[in-house]
Amino acid sequence: MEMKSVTRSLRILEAVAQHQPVTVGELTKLFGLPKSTVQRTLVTLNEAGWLRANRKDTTRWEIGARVLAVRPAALQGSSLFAAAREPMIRLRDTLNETIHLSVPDALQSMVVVDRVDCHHAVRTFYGIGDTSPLHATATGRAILAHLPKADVEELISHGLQSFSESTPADPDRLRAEVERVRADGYSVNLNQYRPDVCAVAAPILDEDGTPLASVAVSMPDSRYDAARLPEWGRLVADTAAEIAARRLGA
Amino acid sequence: MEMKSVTRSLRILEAVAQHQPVTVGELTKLFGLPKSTVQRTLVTLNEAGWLRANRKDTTRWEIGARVLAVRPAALQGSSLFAAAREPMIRLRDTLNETIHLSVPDALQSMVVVDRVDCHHAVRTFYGIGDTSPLHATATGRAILAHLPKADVEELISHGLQSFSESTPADPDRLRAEVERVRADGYSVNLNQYRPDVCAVAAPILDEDGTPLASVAVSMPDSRYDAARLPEWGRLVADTAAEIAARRLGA
DNA sequence: CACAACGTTCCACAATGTGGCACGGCCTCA
DNA sequence: TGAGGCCGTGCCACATTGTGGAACGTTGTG
Repeated sequence: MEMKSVTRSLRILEAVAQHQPVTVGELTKLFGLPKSTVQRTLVTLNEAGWLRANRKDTTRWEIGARVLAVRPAALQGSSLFAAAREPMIRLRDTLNETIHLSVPDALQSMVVVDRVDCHHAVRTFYGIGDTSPLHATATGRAILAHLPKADVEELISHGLQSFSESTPADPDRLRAEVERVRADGYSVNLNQYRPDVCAVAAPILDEDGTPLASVAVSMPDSRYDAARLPEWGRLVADTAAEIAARRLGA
Repeated sequence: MEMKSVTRSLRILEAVAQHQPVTVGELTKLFGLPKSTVQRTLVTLNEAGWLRANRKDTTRWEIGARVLAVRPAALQGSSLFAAAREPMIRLRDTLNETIHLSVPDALQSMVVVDRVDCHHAVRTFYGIGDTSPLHATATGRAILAHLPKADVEELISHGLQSFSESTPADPDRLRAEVERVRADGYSVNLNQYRPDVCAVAAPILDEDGTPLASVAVSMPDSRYDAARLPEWGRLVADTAAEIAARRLGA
């Protein structure tokens, strides 16, 4: 609980990202802070290169490109990122469903880092940077299955939030789920987090077996076909394995 | 010149990004700051979700995935990003040279936001988040050619740094270059920024003609063939136009 | 076993960020 | 045209907040 000004500045930065391009006034309303405080913060963030004035309306602020140089280690040098791209597109072409690449952020959440859209008129939607809970999604459990058991227990001890009737909020059910994923090589989510959304995912492992990220194919409930699950699971797992291999080869 | 603690915290955040995973001690040496100051800053950034402890060595800090939710407007919802991907890969397959997608950051610099690598053993290398000057690169001049002339003059008034013998550091030469780019629809850079690196670029325009980003094919000097420039220029320009069209269609 | 290096904690001091207020420009509506 | 409202910006006395030297606990090394 320290560095109030820094914490507040980062909150403001995040708010700008969500509402860009945004004015000082809009932000003061959003935070209930004095105008001068918000103004001073924006000027400081601008001088640091993290913010810039909108070209067309200079009273509006938006995120500067500087932030792109600040990325999680897993994406640094973009070896994972670059390695994943083509296999993801091929998987999308094979299944014609949206493919997501996600990385774990501590044990808190999975974060979407890349996306290849399907061509259907009805699509699932997650944006880059969006987060989801580890226990309630296919993408999260693909990671959990390859973490030390102590980590899974730690996650359980923090409490398992329920998002729908099918969320595995019960510790034993989650443990069984995770075992099954490790055995099968892929994870499945049927309406456990967002209603009407199903997904199949597989982990991308480091050379020493540490899970770095996961690939997932996600689709509306209406297009999910249980009979084809083994085939889809294999395809997703193969894609994840190919990405892992390419990453090491690079 | 205000909010010293905020400015410093952001500098530290950037340093973590560059050196991750990094310890408190390494950062104190890097900045010459007291240990306690660095320590306090890291804890604050961690609590804000921007940093996290490395899983394998908890005394080392790395960038958290939270930053991915903070992106420049041009990439928001990743319409540009998603639209660019497949045309870039096709261009790479056609030319077998590395393709970059870059966006302008104010009039300061171009920032690489995406990359598709070629298959040659010898490649040009720019990482995501890397920056380059607007006047000295193909990717920058593709943007300049579609900005109001006042902006070009403003850039000139800030001074044109020279990076090699062929850098267009002379205002009149740059103005002529920019005119030529507008007429041709593509820009060229022959060793003007980095030695031995050549590039051909074209702008991706908004519906009202504002340049949002540029696509560039870059290659080692040794593989550049002047005779094929018109053909390559046309291919790059076509790719840029296709990306612009896809972006609007999405 | 002792020393060195490191991450972490504490606390008195004052530098730093705060926010109420006032100014000036812009737009709207009478 | 002019008054009123709204917005972004600049100022400054106050005290909250961040600072950094020093001391502590732990780890690993010669």
